Amino acid sequence: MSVSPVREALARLVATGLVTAEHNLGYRVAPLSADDLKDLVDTRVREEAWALRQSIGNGDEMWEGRILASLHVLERLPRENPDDQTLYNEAWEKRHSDFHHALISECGSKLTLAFCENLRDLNDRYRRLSLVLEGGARNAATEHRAIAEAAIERDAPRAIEALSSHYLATAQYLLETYAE
Amino acid sequence: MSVSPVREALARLVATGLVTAEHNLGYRVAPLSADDLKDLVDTRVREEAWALRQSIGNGDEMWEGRILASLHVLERLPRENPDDQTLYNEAWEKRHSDFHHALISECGSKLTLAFCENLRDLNDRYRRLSLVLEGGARNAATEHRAIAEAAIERDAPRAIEALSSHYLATAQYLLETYAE
DNA sequence: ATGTGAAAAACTTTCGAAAGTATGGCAATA
DNA sequence: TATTGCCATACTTTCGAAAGTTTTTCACAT
Repeated sequence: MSVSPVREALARLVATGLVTAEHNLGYRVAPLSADDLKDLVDTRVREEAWALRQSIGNGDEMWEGRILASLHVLERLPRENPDDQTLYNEAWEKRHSDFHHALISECGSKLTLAFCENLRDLNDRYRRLSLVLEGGARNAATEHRAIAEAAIERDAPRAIEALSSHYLATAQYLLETYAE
Repeated sequence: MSVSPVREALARLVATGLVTAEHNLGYRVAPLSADDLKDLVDTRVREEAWALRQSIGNGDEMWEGRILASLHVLERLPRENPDDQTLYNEAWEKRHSDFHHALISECGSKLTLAFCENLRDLNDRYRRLSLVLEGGARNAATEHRAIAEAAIERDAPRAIEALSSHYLATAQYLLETYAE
Protein backbone atom coordinates (compact mmCIF):
# COMPACT_ATOMS: atom_id res chain seq x y z
CA MET A 1 0.00 0.00 0.00
CA SER A 2 1.30 3.40 -0.97
CA VAL A 3 1.35 6.68 0.94
CA SER A 4 -1.59 8.22 -0.91
CA PRO A 5 -4.41 6.10 0.57
CA VAL A 6 -2.77 6.22 3.99
CA ARG A 7 -2.70 10.00 3.84
CA GLU A 8 -6.35 10.03 2.80
CA ALA A 9 -7.26 7.89 5.76
CA LEU A 10 -5.26 10.13 8.09
CA ALA A 11 -6.97 13.20 6.66
CA ARG A 12 -10.31 11.70 7.67
CA LEU A 13 -9.09 10.96 11.15
CA VAL A 14 -7.91 14.55 11.44
CA ALA A 15 -11.41 15.67 10.50
CA THR A 16 -12.92 13.64 13.35
CA GLY A 17 -10.32 14.91 15.80
CA LEU A 18 -8.71 11.56 16.55
CA VAL A 19 -5.50 12.59 14.81
CA THR A 20 -3.76 15.95 14.57
CA ALA A 21 -1.76 17.20 11.59
CA GLU A 22 0.90 19.84 11.26
CA HIS A 23 2.32 20.84 7.90
CA ASN A 24 5.68 19.22 7.20
CA LEU A 25 5.60 17.55 10.60
CA GLY A 26 3.15 14.84 9.70
CA TYR A 27 0.37 13.25 11.69
CA ARG A 28 0.07 12.36 15.37
CA VAL A 29 -2.42 10.61 17.57
CA ALA A 30 -4.44 13.37 19.22
CA PRO A 31 -3.46 13.57 22.89
CA LEU A 32 -5.83 12.57 25.67
CA SER A 33 -6.43 15.00 28.51
CA ALA A 34 -8.73 15.49 31.47
CA ASP A 35 -9.93 18.83 30.08
CA ASP A 36 -10.75 17.24 26.74
CA LEU A 37 -12.68 14.47 28.42
CA LYS A 38 -14.70 16.93 30.51
CA ASP A 39 -15.57 19.00 27.45
CA LEU A 40 -16.38 15.84 25.55
CA VAL A 41 -18.74 14.39 28.14
CA ASP A 42 -20.46 17.69 28.91
CA THR A 43 -21.04 18.43 25.24
CA ARG A 44 -22.15 14.90 24.53
CA VAL A 45 -24.63 14.87 27.40
CA ARG A 46 -26.04 18.20 26.25
CA GLU A 47 -26.37 17.14 22.61
CA GLU A 48 -27.74 13.68 23.23
CA ALA A 49 -30.12 14.94 25.90
CA TRP A 50 -31.65 17.27 23.32
CA ALA A 51 -31.65 14.57 20.65
CA LEU A 52 -33.24 12.02 22.98
CA ARG A 53 -35.96 14.46 24.03
CA GLN A 54 -36.74 15.18 20.38
CA SER A 55 -36.77 11.49 19.53
CA ILE A 56 -39.15 10.77 22.40
CA GLY A 57 -41.41 13.44 20.94
CA ASN A 58 -41.09 12.38 17.29
CA GLY A 59 -40.49 8.64 17.43
CA ASP A 60 -43.18 6.18 16.43
CA GLU A 61 -43.62 2.51 17.28
CA MET A 62 -40.99 1.59 14.69
CA TRP A 63 -38.53 3.68 16.67
CA GLU A 64 -39.48 1.85 19.85
CA GLY A 65 -39.00 -1.41 17.99
CA ARG A 66 -35.53 -0.46 16.83
CA ILE A 67 -34.51 0.45 20.38
CA LEU A 68 -35.75 -2.88 21.73
CA ALA A 69 -34.13 -4.81 18.90
CA SER A 70 -30.75 -3.15 19.31
CA LEU A 71 -30.90 -3.57 23.10
CA HIS A 72 -31.77 -7.25 22.71
CA VAL A 73 -28.84 -8.11 20.44
CA LEU A 74 -26.54 -6.03 22.62
CA GLU A 75 -27.49 -8.05 25.69
CA ARG A 76 -26.87 -11.33 23.88
CA LEU A 77 -23.16 -10.62 23.48
CA PRO A 78 -20.47 -10.44 26.18
CA ARG A 79 -18.68 -7.13 26.49
CA GLU A 80 -15.34 -8.90 26.79
CA ASN A 81 -13.66 -10.61 23.89
CA PRO A 82 -14.16 -14.37 24.44
CA ASP A 83 -10.83 -15.22 22.79
CA ASP A 84 -8.57 -12.67 24.41
CA GLN A 85 -9.47 -10.64 27.50
CA THR A 86 -7.00 -7.93 26.57
CA LEU A 87 -8.78 -7.27 23.27
CA TYR A 88 -12.14 -5.60 22.78
CA ASN A 89 -15.18 -7.42 21.50
CA GLU A 90 -15.64 -5.40 18.33
CA ALA A 91 -19.03 -6.99 17.64
CA TRP A 92 -20.27 -5.77 21.06
CA GLU A 93 -18.79 -2.32 20.38
CA LYS A 94 -20.72 -2.15 17.11
CA ARG A 95 -24.00 -3.15 18.77
CA HIS A 96 -23.38 -0.73 21.63
CA SER A 97 -22.95 2.06 19.12
CA ASP A 98 -26.09 0.98 17.26
CA PHE A 99 -28.14 1.00 20.47
CA HIS A 100 -27.15 4.53 21.38
CA HIS A 101 -27.78 5.63 17.83
CA ALA A 102 -31.25 4.12 17.85
CA LEU A 103 -32.21 6.15 20.92
CA ILE A 104 -31.52 9.51 19.28
CA SER A 105 -32.17 8.55 15.66
CA GLU A 106 -35.55 10.31 15.46
CA CYS A 107 -34.32 13.71 16.66
CA GLY A 108 -34.94 15.16 13.21
CA SER A 109 -31.57 16.83 12.72
CA LYS A 110 -28.98 15.18 10.51
CA LEU A 111 -26.37 17.70 11.58
CA THR A 112 -26.92 16.96 15.26
CA LEU A 113 -26.78 13.23 14.63
CA ALA A 114 -23.51 13.60 12.73
CA PHE A 115 -22.12 15.67 15.58
CA CYS A 116 -23.20 13.05 18.13
CA GLU A 117 -21.54 10.33 16.08
CA ASN A 118 -18.36 12.35 15.99
CA LEU A 119 -18.53 12.87 19.77
CA ARG A 120 -19.06 9.14 20.26
CA ASP A 121 -15.95 8.36 18.21
CA LEU A 122 -13.93 10.81 20.27
CA ASN A 123 -15.32 9.44 23.51
CA ASP A 124 -14.70 5.81 22.62
CA ARG A 125 -10.99 6.13 23.22
CA TYR A 126 -11.62 7.22 26.80
CA ARG A 127 -14.36 4.67 27.35
CA ARG A 128 -12.21 1.77 26.18
CA LEU A 129 -9.42 2.94 28.43
CA SER A 130 -11.85 3.05 31.33
CA LEU A 131 -13.06 -0.45 30.45
CA VAL A 132 -9.54 -1.82 30.88
CA LEU A 133 -9.03 -0.03 34.19
CA GLU A 134 -12.29 -0.83 35.90
CA GLY A 135 -12.37 -4.33 34.46
CA GLY A 136 -16.09 -4.31 33.76
CA ALA A 137 -17.07 -3.69 37.37
CA ARG A 138 -20.01 -1.48 36.50
CA ASN A 139 -23.13 -3.06 35.12
CA ALA A 140 -23.65 -1.30 31.83
CA ALA A 141 -26.44 -3.66 30.81
CA THR A 142 -28.73 -2.51 33.62
CA GLU A 143 -28.13 1.11 32.70
CA HIS A 144 -28.90 0.45 29.04
CA ARG A 145 -32.17 -1.19 29.94
CA ALA A 146 -33.16 1.70 32.20
CA ILE A 147 -32.55 4.21 29.41
CA ALA A 148 -34.48 2.17 26.86
CA GLU A 149 -37.47 1.64 29.15
CA ALA A 150 -37.74 5.30 30.10
CA ALA A 151 -37.49 6.31 26.43
CA ILE A 152 -40.20 3.91 25.32
CA GLU A 153 -42.45 5.01 28.19
CA ARG A 154 -41.95 8.54 26.81
CA ASP A 155 -40.59 9.71 30.13
CA ALA A 156 -38.12 12.27 28.78
CA PRO A 157 -36.71 13.56 32.09
CA ARG A 158 -36.09 10.06 33.41
CA ALA A 159 -34.59 8.88 30.10
CA ILE A 160 -32.27 11.88 29.93
CA GLU A 161 -31.25 11.44 33.54
CA ALA A 162 -30.47 7.76 32.93
CA LEU A 163 -28.51 8.53 29.75
CA SER A 164 -26.57 11.36 31.37
CA SER A 165 -25.50 9.37 34.41
CA HIS A 166 -24.58 6.48 32.11
CA TYR A 167 -22.16 8.77 30.26
CA LEU A 168 -20.95 10.63 33.31
CA ALA A 169 -20.16 7.51 35.38
CA THR A 170 -17.48 6.23 33.00
CA ALA A 171 -15.85 9.63 32.65
CA GLN A 172 -15.99 10.24 36.40
CA TYR A 173 -14.24 6.97 37.12
CA LEU A 174 -11.47 7.78 34.66
CA LEU A 175 -11.01 11.34 35.94
CA GLU A 176 -10.77 10.18 39.53
CA THR A 177 -8.37 7.36 38.71
CA TYR A 178 -6.04 9.73 36.89
CA ALA A 179 -6.34 12.50 39.45
CA GLU A 180 -4.30 10.35 41.83
CA MET B 1 -0.06 21.62 -9.11
CA SER B 2 -0.60 17.87 -8.92
CA VAL B 3 -3.62 15.80 -7.94
CA SER B 4 -2.34 14.94 -4.46
CA PRO B 5 -2.73 18.37 -2.80
CA VAL B 6 -6.02 18.93 -4.60
CA ARG B 7 -7.33 15.66 -3.23
CA GLU B 8 -6.16 16.62 0.26
CA ALA B 9 -8.01 19.91 0.01
CA LEU B 10 -11.14 18.13 -1.21
CA ALA B 11 -10.89 15.67 1.66
CA ARG B 12 -11.03 18.60 4.09
CA LEU B 13 -14.04 20.06 2.33
CA VAL B 14 -15.75 16.68 2.57
CA ALA B 15 -15.10 16.74 6.31
CA THR B 16 -16.84 20.11 6.68
CA GLY B 17 -19.74 18.95 4.53
CA LEU B 18 -19.26 21.45 1.72
CA VAL B 19 -18.26 18.68 -0.68
CA THR B 20 -19.44 15.10 -1.02
CA ALA B 21 -17.31 12.15 -2.11
CA GLU B 22 -18.17 8.78 -3.55
CA HIS B 23 -15.58 6.12 -4.16
CA ASN B 24 -14.49 5.91 -7.79
CA LEU B 25 -16.96 8.62 -8.67
CA GLY B 26 -14.97 11.53 -7.35
CA TYR B 27 -16.02 14.69 -5.57
CA ARG B 28 -19.05 16.95 -5.98
CA VAL B 29 -20.23 20.22 -4.54
CA ALA B 30 -22.68 19.30 -1.78
CA PRO B 31 -26.21 20.13 -2.94
CA LEU B 32 -28.22 22.94 -1.37
CA SER B 33 -31.72 22.20 -0.17
CA ALA B 34 -34.48 23.78 1.86
CA ASP B 35 -34.40 20.89 4.34
CA ASP B 36 -30.67 21.28 4.83
CA LEU B 37 -31.04 24.99 5.42
CA LYS B 38 -33.77 24.48 8.00
CA ASP B 39 -31.70 21.92 9.88
CA LEU B 40 -28.67 24.16 9.60
CA VAL B 41 -30.34 27.26 10.99
CA ASP B 42 -32.21 25.43 13.76
CA THR B 43 -29.08 23.64 14.90
CA ARG B 44 -27.00 26.77 14.68
CA VAL B 45 -29.48 28.83 16.69
CA ARG B 46 -29.59 26.13 19.35
CA GLU B 47 -25.81 25.76 19.58
CA GLU B 48 -24.99 29.44 19.49
CA ALA B 49 -27.76 30.30 21.93
CA TRP B 50 -26.18 27.96 24.44
CA ALA B 51 -22.67 29.23 23.68
CA LEU B 52 -23.75 32.86 23.96
CA ARG B 53 -25.46 32.23 27.29
CA GLN B 54 -22.32 30.55 28.62
CA SER B 55 -20.13 33.37 27.33
CA ILE B 56 -22.35 35.96 28.99
CA GLY B 57 -21.88 34.02 32.21
CA ASN B 58 -18.13 33.43 31.84
CA GLY B 59 -16.86 36.41 29.85
CA ASP B 60 -14.82 39.11 31.51
CA GLU B 61 -14.17 42.72 30.45
CA MET B 62 -11.60 41.49 27.92
CA TRP B 63 -14.39 39.53 26.26
CA GLU B 64 -16.56 42.65 26.17
CA GLY B 65 -13.62 44.52 24.67
CA ARG B 66 -13.15 41.94 21.92
CA ILE B 67 -16.82 42.12 21.00
CA LEU B 68 -16.73 45.91 20.77
CA ALA B 69 -13.47 45.86 18.82
CA SER B 70 -14.70 43.32 16.29
CA LEU B 71 -18.02 45.16 15.92
CA HIS B 72 -16.18 48.44 15.37
CA VAL B 73 -13.96 47.20 12.56
CA LEU B 74 -16.92 45.39 11.02
CA GLU B 75 -18.91 48.62 10.87
CA ARG B 76 -16.04 50.48 9.20
CA LEU B 77 -16.17 48.31 6.10
CA PRO B 78 -18.90 48.15 3.44
CA ARG B 79 -20.56 44.79 3.00
CA GLU B 80 -20.38 45.09 -0.76
CA ASN B 81 -17.18 44.81 -2.70
CA PRO B 82 -16.20 48.39 -3.71
CA ASP B 83 -14.57 47.22 -6.95
CA ASP B 84 -17.19 44.80 -8.22
CA GLN B 85 -20.74 44.61 -6.90
CA THR B 86 -21.09 41.02 -8.08
CA LEU B 87 -18.17 39.91 -5.87
CA TYR B 88 -18.16 39.59 -2.11
CA ASN B 89 -16.08 41.80 0.12
CA GLU B 90 -13.90 39.09 1.60
CA ALA B 91 -12.46 41.47 4.19
CA TRP B 92 -15.99 42.19 5.46
CA GLU B 93 -16.77 38.46 5.47
CA LYS B 94 -13.70 37.81 7.62
CA ARG B 95 -14.64 40.55 10.11
CA HIS B 96 -18.24 39.35 10.19
CA SER B 97 -17.03 35.87 11.07
CA ASP B 98 -14.70 37.29 13.74
CA PHE B 99 -17.53 39.26 15.33
CA HIS B 100 -19.80 36.26 15.66
CA HIS B 101 -16.92 34.21 16.97
CA ALA B 102 -16.12 36.84 19.62
CA LEU B 103 -19.66 36.65 20.99
CA ILE B 104 -19.49 32.94 21.76
CA SER B 105 -15.73 32.62 22.32
CA GLU B 106 -16.00 32.34 26.13
CA CYS B 107 -18.50 29.48 26.16
CA GLY B 108 -15.85 27.19 27.61
CA SER B 109 -16.26 24.30 25.16
CA LYS B 110 -13.76 23.89 22.34
CA LEU B 111 -15.87 21.16 20.79
CA THR B 112 -18.95 23.37 20.69
CA LEU B 113 -16.93 26.23 19.21
CA ALA B 114 -15.55 23.96 16.52
CA PHE B 115 -19.06 22.73 15.73
CA CYS B 116 -20.33 26.32 15.52
CA GLU B 117 -17.51 27.20 13.15
CA ASN B 118 -18.42 24.24 10.99
CA LEU B 119 -22.07 25.31 10.99
CA ARG B 120 -21.06 28.84 10.04
CA ASP B 121 -19.07 27.53 7.07
CA LEU B 122 -22.04 25.47 5.93
CA ASN B 123 -24.41 28.38 6.40
CA ASP B 124 -22.23 30.88 4.56
CA ARG B 125 -23.15 29.41 1.19
CA TYR B 126 -26.82 30.09 1.86
CA ARG B 127 -26.15 33.49 3.39
CA ARG B 128 -24.12 34.67 0.41
CA LEU B 129 -26.81 33.47 -1.92
CA SER B 130 -29.36 35.41 0.09
CA LEU B 131 -27.13 38.47 -0.04
CA VAL B 132 -27.23 38.46 -3.83
CA LEU B 133 -30.98 37.98 -3.94
CA GLU B 134 -32.06 40.57 -1.41
CA GLY B 135 -29.37 43.01 -2.52
CA GLY B 136 -28.51 44.13 1.00
CA ALA B 137 -31.99 45.35 1.78
CA ARG B 138 -31.85 44.30 5.42
CA ASN B 139 -29.79 46.29 7.86
CA ALA B 140 -27.40 43.78 9.31
CA ALA B 141 -25.37 46.47 11.07
CA THR B 142 -28.27 47.43 13.35
CA GLU B 143 -28.83 43.78 14.24
CA HIS B 144 -25.17 43.24 15.05
CA ARG B 145 -25.15 46.24 17.36
CA ALA B 146 -28.28 45.02 19.15
CA ILE B 147 -26.71 41.62 19.79
CA ALA B 148 -23.46 43.12 21.04
CA GLU B 149 -25.18 45.56 23.38
CA ALA B 150 -27.43 42.95 24.94
CA ALA B 151 -24.45 40.61 25.41
CA ILE B 152 -22.32 43.24 27.12
CA GLU B 153 -25.25 44.26 29.33
CA ARG B 154 -25.37 40.57 30.32
CA ASP B 155 -28.97 40.31 29.20
CA ALA B 156 -28.86 36.70 28.01
CA PRO B 157 -32.49 36.31 26.89
CA ARG B 158 -32.39 39.55 24.88
CA ALA B 159 -29.00 38.71 23.35
CA ILE B 160 -30.15 35.23 22.36
CA GLU B 161 -33.39 36.60 20.91
CA ALA B 162 -31.45 39.15 18.86
CA LEU B 163 -28.95 36.55 17.65
CA SER B 164 -31.65 34.04 16.78
CA SER B 165 -33.74 36.45 14.76
CA HIS B 166 -30.58 37.66 13.03
CA TYR B 167 -29.92 34.12 11.84
CA LEU B 168 -33.53 33.24 11.14
CA ALA B 169 -34.27 36.34 9.05
CA THR B 170 -31.75 35.49 6.34
CA ALA B 171 -32.85 31.88 6.12
CA GLN B 172 -36.53 32.83 6.14
CA TYR B 173 -36.05 35.20 3.22
CA LEU B 174 -34.27 32.52 1.22
CA LEU B 175 -36.83 29.83 1.98
CA GLU B 176 -39.72 32.09 1.00
CA THR B 177 -38.03 33.24 -2.19
CA TYR B 178 -37.44 29.70 -3.31
CA ALA B 179 -40.82 28.42 -2.21
CA GLU B 180 -42.34 30.39 -5.10
C1' DA C 1 31.82 22.30 29.01
C1' DT C 2 28.82 25.08 25.86
C1' DG C 3 27.23 26.99 21.81
C1' DT C 4 27.40 27.44 16.58
C1' DG C 5 26.98 25.99 11.94
C1' DA C 6 27.40 22.93 8.21
C1' DA C 7 26.49 18.29 6.45
C1' DA C 8 23.90 14.09 6.64
C1' DA C 9 19.96 11.52 7.66
C1' DA C 10 15.11 10.88 8.27
C1' DC C 11 10.83 12.22 7.26
C1' DT C 12 6.85 14.71 4.74
C1' DT C 13 4.91 16.32 0.70
C1' DT C 14 4.34 16.57 -4.13
C1' DC C 15 4.73 14.85 -8.70
C1' DG C 16 3.81 12.38 -13.22
C1' DA C 17 2.61 8.08 -14.72
C1' DA C 18 0.45 3.54 -14.26
C1' DA C 19 -3.43 0.90 -12.86
C1' DG C 20 -8.11 0.51 -12.03
C1' DT C 21 -13.06 1.85 -12.60
C1' DA C 22 -17.18 3.97 -14.63
C1' DT C 23 -19.41 6.05 -18.65
C1' DG C 24 -20.88 6.56 -23.43
C1' DG C 25 -21.11 4.89 -28.10
C1' DC C 26 -21.78 1.48 -31.48
C1' DA C 27 -22.69 -2.68 -33.70
C1' DA C 28 -25.24 -7.00 -33.51
C1' DT C 29 -29.49 -9.20 -32.31
C1' DA C 30 -34.31 -9.82 -31.28
C1' DT D 1 -37.45 0.19 -32.40
C1' DA D 2 -35.53 -1.65 -28.26
C1' DT D 3 -32.04 -4.35 -25.91
C1' DT D 4 -27.70 -6.51 -25.09
C1' DG D 5 -22.78 -6.91 -25.05
C1' DC D 6 -18.46 -5.16 -26.24
C1' DC D 7 -15.02 -1.69 -26.95
C1' DA D 8 -13.10 2.93 -26.63
C1' DT D 9 -12.87 6.83 -23.88
C1' DA D 10 -12.77 9.65 -19.77
C1' DC D 11 -12.14 9.81 -15.20
C1' DT D 12 -10.53 8.32 -10.37
C1' DT D 13 -7.30 6.23 -7.55
C1' DT D 14 -2.93 4.40 -6.45
C1' DC D 15 1.93 3.96 -7.03
C1' DG D 16 7.07 4.70 -6.67
C1' DA D 17 10.19 8.21 -7.02
C1' DA D 18 11.65 13.05 -6.81
C1' DA D 19 11.62 17.31 -4.34
C1' DG D 20 11.32 19.77 -0.22
C1' DT D 21 11.54 20.21 4.91
C1' DT D 22 12.88 19.21 9.56
C1' DT D 23 15.81 16.90 12.79
C1' DT D 24 20.07 14.91 14.14
C1' DT D 25 24.97 14.50 14.12
C1' DC D 26 29.48 16.09 14.54
C1' DA D 27 33.35 18.98 13.97
C1' DC D 28 34.87 23.43 15.34
C1' DA D 29 35.19 27.60 17.98
C1' DT D 30 34.20 30.03 22.22
